[in-house]
Parts: sequence; C-alpha cells; structure tokens
Amino acid sequence: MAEHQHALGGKPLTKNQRLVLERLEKTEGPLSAYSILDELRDEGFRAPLQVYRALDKLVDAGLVHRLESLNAFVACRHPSCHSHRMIGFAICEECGSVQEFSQDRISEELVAWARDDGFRLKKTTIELRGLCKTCAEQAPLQS
Amino acid sequence: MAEHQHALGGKPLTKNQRLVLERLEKTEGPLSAYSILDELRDEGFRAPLQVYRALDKLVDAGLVHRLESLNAFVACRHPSCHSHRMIGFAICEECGSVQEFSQDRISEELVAWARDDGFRLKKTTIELRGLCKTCAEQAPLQS
DNA sequence: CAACTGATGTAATATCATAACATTACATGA
DNA sequence: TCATGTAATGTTATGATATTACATCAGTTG
Repeated sequence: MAEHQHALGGKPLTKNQRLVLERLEKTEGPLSAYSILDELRDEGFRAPLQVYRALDKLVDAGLVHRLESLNAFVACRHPSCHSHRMIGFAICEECGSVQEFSQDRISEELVAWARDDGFRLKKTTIELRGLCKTCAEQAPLQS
Repeated sequence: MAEHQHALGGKPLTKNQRLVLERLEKTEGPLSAYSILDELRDEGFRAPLQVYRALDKLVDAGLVHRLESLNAFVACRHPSCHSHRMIGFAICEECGSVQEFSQDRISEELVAWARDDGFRLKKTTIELRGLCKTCAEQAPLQS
C-alpha cells in the first residue's frame, strides 16, 4: 500500500483528511459520507461532520470528486493529475463502478456556450448513467 | 394563466400531478420537494410522498427536470417540446435562476464517448454552476 | 504568557427521500 | 347491482444526507 504524499495547497493532509482519502482510495466504487463514517469508527470517528469537513477540503483540492447524482464520493483516479480539468463520470447502474473521462471537445463546447451566453462558469457537473461495458455485455441486448 | 392540456403517456394528469406542475410553472427558479409541499398545504397536501409521487411521473414524462446538484426541481421551459433530448442546465449561484440549454455537438460527443467505451448510456446529467449574465455584469470583474 | 489560528470533537437539528400499509375512486364485467 | 381489480391517494414512521452552533485542543506568534 503506497504512502501518501498528497498535499492540499502546499500543506500536508491532516489526520482526518488522510483517513478519509485512504478509505476512498481503497474502495473501488463511490462511498457516501455516512459509509465512510461507519468505516472509520474504529479510527475514532464519531460524527458526520468529521467526514464532511475532510471531504470539503479534499474535493477543493481535487483529490476527491463528489457525484451529485449519487450523493457520494470517489477518490480521483487521474494519476497525479489533480488539476481542475473539466471531467465527467460514467456511473454503472448495475455494478456501481465509476469511470472518469475527460473530453476536450466537450469542455470546449461548454465553455463556448457559456461565453456566448455571458454565463461566468465556475464548475461543471457531467454524469452519465447506464451500463458499463462489462455489464452491458451480460445484459439482454438493446431493449 | 394558460390551461394545461399536458398529458402523461396519453393519460391526463392526476390532480396531484397537476397541482405540482402548476406550482413549478408559476415559479421562476427551482423548488425543493419540501417547498412544493409547503406551498400546497392549502390544497390538501400533507406528506412528502404526495409530492415525490407526482414529481416522479412528471420527470418521467419530461415535464419537469430534476437538478441533481441542488436536489430541486424545475418545470421544463422548452415550449411544447418535452422530448428527451439531452439537455443541460446553467444554474446561477447568485440569483438562483436556471437556464436550460441543448447543444447537439455536446450530445454527440457524449454519445460518441459512450459508444467508443462500450458504455450503454441511459441518462445524462449536465449542470453548470456560476453566474448568469446579469449577475456576472454586476459582480466584481474576473477574480 | 496572552492572543490568535486552524483543526477537532460533540450534540442537536435541518433537509431530502422512501418503506410500509391503509383507504378511496373508479372502471369493468359477471 | 355488486364483486373485483387497479391506480391513485392518504398517513405514519423512518431512513439518509448535510449543516449549525458551540466547546475544546494544539501549535504559533506577539
């Protein structure tokens, strides 16, 4: 299990931030804040706020993403690239897996739309729901 | 105030569905399910489920959209076009206004990404956060 | 040390959503 | 008519997600 030299605005992670991030990184799919809380009881976590505070910072730093359509969180899988590139998520409704993707042309189109409209864009949420390749292959063919 | 001949899969709206839809149409911005409940107390609504059941059907029919990043709902503003085209929302964090938009090129890119990846796409969520044109003009210039 | 700052801990509460079950309205056909 | 089926509705309780408010602790700096 690799060490974390993750940092947050130059500062190292605090204990709670590290525990939350490690929990997310060890987990394949998304976790809700309350699942994280339950899994960190043994480490001394007692209240939701401990999780939410850590998540806030981790999300700000780009180390964790919030999935709005699930009210859940995943560790960023873009290796060592926690930039704030515009990013999308494909969420499988069968197995719960989440894939990150980033398509420059989509970003460009959204930015162009915002520019043309006078909208000052701060953040984008792009979430696809459906079946991942594996689950789609097992599922009955095209309804 | 126009009459509603909205229909839902051929069937006319039920009383609760009509009340919820009318409330959303009379409102500029998004409403949470509980706000709708509060506003419909006078019409006899007593419990969240009455609202959620109506919203489910209205969302299925494309007459209402759910904003995942707000946990709130808006009436569809695409006049008489309640198709299931892929649609995005630009949400102003200052005044709360919501604009629908639909860019074919974005849809195409997302569909293409899904096809290339083997992802069987069922639904997309695209939500932009920022400042609408009006609020952006009043705000301090580019941070 | 005093004052400040940032992180933490804790309790209470607000907000969003659904489960489970009872009841009503109404259509349809024996 | 009235039995039956079904869709909608009503009601209570509960589950799930998120924040407010306030107390405490640790480290830093004057």
